[in-house]
Amino acid sequence: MPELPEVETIMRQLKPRFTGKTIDRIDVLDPLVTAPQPPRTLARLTKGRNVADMARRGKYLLFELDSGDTLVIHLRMTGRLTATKTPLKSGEKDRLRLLVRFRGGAAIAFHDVRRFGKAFVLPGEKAAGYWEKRLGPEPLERSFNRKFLGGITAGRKRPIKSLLLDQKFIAGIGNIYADEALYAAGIHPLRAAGTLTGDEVARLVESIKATLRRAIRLQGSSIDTYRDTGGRRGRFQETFRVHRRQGEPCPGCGGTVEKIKVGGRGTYFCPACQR
DNA sequence: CCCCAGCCCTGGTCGC
DNA sequence: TGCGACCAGGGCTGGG
Repeated sequence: MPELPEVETIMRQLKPRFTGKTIDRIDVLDPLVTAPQPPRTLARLTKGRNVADMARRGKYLLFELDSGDTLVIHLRMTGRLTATKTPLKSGEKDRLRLLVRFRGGAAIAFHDVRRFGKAFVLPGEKAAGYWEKRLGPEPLERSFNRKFLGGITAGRKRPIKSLLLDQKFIAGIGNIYADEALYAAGIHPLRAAGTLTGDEVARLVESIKATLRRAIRLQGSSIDTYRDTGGRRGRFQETFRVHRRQGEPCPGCGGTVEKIKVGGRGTYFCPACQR
């Protein structure tokens, strides 16, 4: 499940390799990947454009084009990007949804088993409004601090974990990192957001930043399908404290890690350490 | 405005 | 061996 650390890892791998390259053409093998935008729109707005820069916003990967438009890719649950130098072999065409071909022969292949992933072109004049409507601040930037988190938790009754997962409040945190950050902060995932004390808010800010930074350093988490652009696994899953460890001992107190549902998502926590 | 249930997708697992 | 039920969950919509 590519969340912020996984998308960041992919972006850092692609950026030096593809910045400055020119898109020859994009092949859309599954029209669902561009929906509701028709494949021809994506093809037309990217053909012959130069990649001026690459970036990440939340879980979105951005190719900033010399036209001022942005090619946006979201991997959702099972999407994978593979950087290739040569045309794909037949076996690699399984579940290939999109192929970005660059002048000179390099390409980026977008594979996706579940077909949730998306690719679309965001016109330059619409970009600011698009992100503003959907995404809160980047959790690794200075603007994400105790004052900000205190502001968005105040008065809210929804569980703190649901709030962390809501991209409109904070961009990029998914199920894995919400569980791990709440554990590190010693906060129960079902706590009503508005009941967090000032200390807890401060701890949670630091836990989120530390967890994400460590995950980026370990190149993300590979539980199931996630791989980087070279097909390699991340290593953060080897350091999970609670996520996907129900029934196992808590590394802090030796009690048993439990699993519940919060906002429809599987949630792992230690009932003794998280209050 | 706030919050949650349900939907989209497919492969893997489980019970019968 | 086959088959249906169910689960995984990011982002979005609809409704209370």
